[in-house]
Amino acid sequence: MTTDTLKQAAPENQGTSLGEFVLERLRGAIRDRRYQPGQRIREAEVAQWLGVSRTPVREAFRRLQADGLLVLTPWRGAQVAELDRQQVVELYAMRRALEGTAAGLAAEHASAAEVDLLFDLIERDQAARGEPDRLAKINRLFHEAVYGAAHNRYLLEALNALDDSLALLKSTTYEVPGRAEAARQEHIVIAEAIRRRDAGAAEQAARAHISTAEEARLKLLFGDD
Amino acid sequence: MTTDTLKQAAPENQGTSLGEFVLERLRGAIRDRRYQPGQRIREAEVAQWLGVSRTPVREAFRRLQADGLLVLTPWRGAQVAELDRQQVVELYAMRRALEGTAAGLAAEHASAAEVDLLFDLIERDQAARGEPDRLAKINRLFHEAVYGAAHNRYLLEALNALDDSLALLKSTTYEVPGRAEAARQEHIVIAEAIRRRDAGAAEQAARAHISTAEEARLKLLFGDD
DNA sequence: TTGTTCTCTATTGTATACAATCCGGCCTCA
DNA sequence: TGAGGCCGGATTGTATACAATAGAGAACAA
Repeated sequence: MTTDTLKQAAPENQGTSLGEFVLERLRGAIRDRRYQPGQRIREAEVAQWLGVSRTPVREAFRRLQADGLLVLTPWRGAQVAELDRQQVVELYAMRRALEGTAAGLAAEHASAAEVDLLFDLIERDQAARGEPDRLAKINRLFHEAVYGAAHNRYLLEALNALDDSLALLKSTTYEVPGRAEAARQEHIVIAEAIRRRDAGAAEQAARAHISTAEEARLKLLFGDD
Repeated sequence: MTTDTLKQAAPENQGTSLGEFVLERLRGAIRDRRYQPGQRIREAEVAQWLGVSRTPVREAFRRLQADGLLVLTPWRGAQVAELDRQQVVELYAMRRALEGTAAGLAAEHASAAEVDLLFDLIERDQAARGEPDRLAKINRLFHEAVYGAAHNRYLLEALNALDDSLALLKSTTYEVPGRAEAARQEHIVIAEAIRRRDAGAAEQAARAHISTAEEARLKLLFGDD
C-alpha cells in the first residue's frame, strides 16, 4: 500500500524515503509561493495532500525548520517563515560574504568546462532579454555554476539554503527597470575575473554584485534608500 | 508517565519538547566524544538511554544530520560523521570566510561592552597559560564573543554549526607547542582592529588566524605540510 | 455591552504497532 | 573447500493510537 500511494503521488520517486519525498515537495511549494510566508501549515493537511501519514511530514518539517524556511512553535505547529527588514539585511550580508568566497574559490579551482558554462549562461541571459521569468531562472543557474566551481561542499550547501530563504521574498529584483541589464554586466565582470584566475577581483566583483542586488531588493520591498 | 520519565532523566528540563531535549543531549555527547566519529548509533539504544520513545530520537537525528554531525543512510541508520582530509580543508575554507566576515561586521557593529568582553577574555586566556582544557574553553568563548558582536543571526548560526563539526576532529590544536601563545597574539590583533573600528583589518586578521589554526590542525591530523 | 472564565475542539507531541529492508550465518552443491 | 543462495534476526521506515495543550467561542456576571 505504501508503495502504491507513493507511486500515485510521485511516480518518479526512486529509492529514498517518504520523508525525503515530502521534504522536496514542500520545499518546492514554498519556493513557488504555493505556501506563502506567514501561512500556517497543518501536518494532517500535508499528509493528506501527499497521501502519507503524519510521520514523514513531521520529519520534513524539522528539516525545513533547520533551513530557516519554517518556524515551528511548540503545540502551535508550523508556519512559513516571514522576513522582516532586519532579517533581509542580515541575509544579504551573509550572502555577500558567501558569494564573494565562492567566486574567489572558483577563480582558484574552476575547470575549463566550468568557466565555459559561465559564459554560456551569460549568452543565454542575453538571449532572454525582456522575459523576467527566464531571466530569473538563468540568473539562478549562473550563480549555481559559480557555487559548483568553488568545489566546497559546505559552501555549496550554505548558499543553496540561503537562496531558498531569499525565495521567501515576494517577487524578483528583475522587475526593477534596468536591473536585468546591470546584473548581466556584473556577471560578466565576475566570470572574466574567474577566467583569468584573479581570486581577489572575483571576490570583489561578486560582493559588489550582491550589494547592488540588495539595493534593488530593499527598494522593491520597502521603497526607501 | 511521560513527565515522570522526563523529570528522571532531565530534572532541569523546562518547557520545550522531548525532541529538543534529545537533540541537546546527543549534541553534547558527540561534542564530548562519548560517541566517536564513525560510530553507529541505534535509535532504540538512545531511546532507552534517555527514557523516551524512538519518535523524538528520530527527530533529533534528522536535525543532527542537517547540521552535518550525523550521516543517515536509509535502512541502515545513523553514524557519527567522519571527516577526511578534503572535508577538513573545505571546512576551514568556509570558516576562514565566515570568521573573517564576523570580525569585519563586529568592527562595524560591536557595542562598547562587547569590545570590553573581548579584552577580558584575552586576559583570562593569559591567566590560564599551560592549562589546555581551560584555554580551549576560553578560546571558544572569544570566538563566540566575536560572533555575537557581528549581530547577524544567520552568520551566528552557521558559525556555531561549523564549530560543532570541527569538534568531530580528535584533540585540540592547543596541543601543538607554542600554538596557545600564537593564538593569543592573533586574538589581540583581531580585538584591537575591532576596537578601532577597522573592518578591513579585522577581517584580514581573523582570516589569518584561521589559516594558522588550519595549518596546526592539518599538521596534527595528518602530519604533513 | 464588555470582560472573564470555562469548556470543547482542533492540532500537535509521544508512544507503539506493524511493514520493509538489510546483514550475517548457515546450508547446499559443485 | 569454497562459492552462492536462502533464511532469520535485528533495525529502520511508516502508520496509527493516545495524551497533552492551545485557542476559539459560549455562557454568564457586572
